[in-house]
Amino acid sequence: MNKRSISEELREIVIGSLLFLGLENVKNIPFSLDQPDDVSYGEFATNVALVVSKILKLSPRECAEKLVSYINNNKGEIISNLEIAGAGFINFFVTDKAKGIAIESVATQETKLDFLSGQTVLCEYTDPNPFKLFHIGHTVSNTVGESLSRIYEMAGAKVVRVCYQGDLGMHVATTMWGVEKMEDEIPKESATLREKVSFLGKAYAYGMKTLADKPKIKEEIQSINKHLFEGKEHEMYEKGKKWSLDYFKTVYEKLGTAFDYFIMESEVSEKGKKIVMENTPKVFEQSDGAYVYKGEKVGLHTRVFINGEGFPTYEAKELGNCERKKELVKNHDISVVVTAHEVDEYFKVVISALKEIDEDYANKLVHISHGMLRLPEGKMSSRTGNIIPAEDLIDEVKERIKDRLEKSDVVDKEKLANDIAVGAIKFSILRQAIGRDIIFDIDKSISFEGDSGPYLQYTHARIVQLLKKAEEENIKSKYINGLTEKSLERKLLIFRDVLEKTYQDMGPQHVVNYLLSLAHEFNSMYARQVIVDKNDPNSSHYVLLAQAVGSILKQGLNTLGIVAPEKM
RNA sequence: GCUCUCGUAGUUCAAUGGAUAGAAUUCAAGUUUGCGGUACUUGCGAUGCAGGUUCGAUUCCUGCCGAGAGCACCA
Repeated sequence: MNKRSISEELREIVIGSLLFLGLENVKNIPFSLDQPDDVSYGEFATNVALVVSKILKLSPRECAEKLVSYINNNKGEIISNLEIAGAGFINFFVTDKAKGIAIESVATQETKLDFLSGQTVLCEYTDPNPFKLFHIGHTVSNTVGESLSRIYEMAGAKVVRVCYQGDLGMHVATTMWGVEKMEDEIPKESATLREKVSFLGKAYAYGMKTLADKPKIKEEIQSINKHLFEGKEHEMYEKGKKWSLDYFKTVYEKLGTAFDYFIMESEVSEKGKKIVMENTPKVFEQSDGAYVYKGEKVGLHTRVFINGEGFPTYEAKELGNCERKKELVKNHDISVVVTAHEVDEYFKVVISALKEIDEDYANKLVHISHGMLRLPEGKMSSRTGNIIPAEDLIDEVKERIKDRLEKSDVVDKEKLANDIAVGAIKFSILRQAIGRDIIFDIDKSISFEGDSGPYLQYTHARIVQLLKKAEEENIKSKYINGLTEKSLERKLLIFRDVLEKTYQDMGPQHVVNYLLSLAHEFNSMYARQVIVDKNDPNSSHYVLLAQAVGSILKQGLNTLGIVAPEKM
């Protein structure tokens, strides 16, 4: 069985034609070979004639004619017909034989890439802060990071998932200050995790609000910070930290993420400070009692790494974090960090400083930032208390789909409801390009009409049930030449191409769009064509198509971190 | 003020420099004597403005207008 995709084989044929015309360095000629939107343009098309026309000093159409006359003699068993169209595009029509082989392959085998085989990728994401709520912004980071992790895995890498949690710093001290003031509201041990965690959130909000009104309490907070930073005993701190971390575990489980390592800020703080001290004055310099990095020398801005009180800031801790990662996962090849894009500028400074300290590791770093999740009214801010906890959102969505599951005979309805709710939320995050802000309208994101996670899940479940029925009726899947489900079949040929593009762009939205178009095509066929029919000899063909679509939906959803239920 | 990101149907989003700019939603009109109607079919509707590069620009460059984020001891 040939593992290459049809587009790869066509690409080779095109390169052959370029060599035939006497061109050099053909591997570096940037021509495209992809599937046109319009069915009448064939299964694949290339702009190669437009690209080389200047080199050959001929018009694009003349080039196309020369190339086509060569390719016509080298069609192999893959090309049935060729056309020159438009400005000089060459359209390829693929033989039934090649289509049959490709579709049977995608229906029965997993599609894997080998760009990164043998490599290890460390991926850090989610990064919620103990003592603060796990809100929908963390859900974005988690969704993006989990999807990127799976894309790296799909590309052949071994992925190590890491979560960095900020258990030290002014936000923690502010919370502890609030806790002290709200002493009589501290939940009992018998309270639920959510009650405990939301108390911490309230304490933080109270601390922030008071700080805004009476700036002089900052000294009190700083003293708490110092106390904690020095590792001194603090009962509520230990208690609260455990509450938070236990609570986070329940959220990760709902979201479908299993981290390999957790890194605490408290364990990288000293490391970071030490790195900064050791590299002063080589990399950092002292200024107003603080240790800073002068980013201006590389077109950035100055940032404080150790503040006047002697505490490492986010920037220094990040250096310690890198050090910790090197210890945890020896010799990893790529180190991915997923954050919100509001830290983009700081991160550039951190990377620039790291370059001067450990250039080798700095070059392995890939910073991918996602947009902020905004409510239609405006920015979501934990400081005003106007935040949506991730769990509230999941519960809200679950609540609204429960009615639909009433009639379902699925055994574990709770898990199914969770998978659908989380799928709906993840879908609404991954459908757009990573990096742009997400306008999160609750009503729209949980609507199951039209393009949505549940739509894809539903189509998958329906296919699984269809295939079950086909098996009961003993209908074997098989490609039959000459049947017309052209627009669906051609889409089945490009799954590998879509995955390649997804990896190259680190763009899960390509998978989303592809799965949607595939599901639309399938549902369209489903509406007009009986799939499983033991009296129809062509049924084998439709069952094969269903099998292929089902297989791709499952793999594609997996790449997005969305569960594909077999029954809904 | 400086830096970065971004302006696409009424709305929310797509589109390695390529062919007639795709979806969804809203609105209007339809589809079931059939394996799951969370479905399917049809229609209305968009590249902020002005230049430039190119055979070809939503995409690249310049200017303007508009939005968001960041700009020294918070993360």
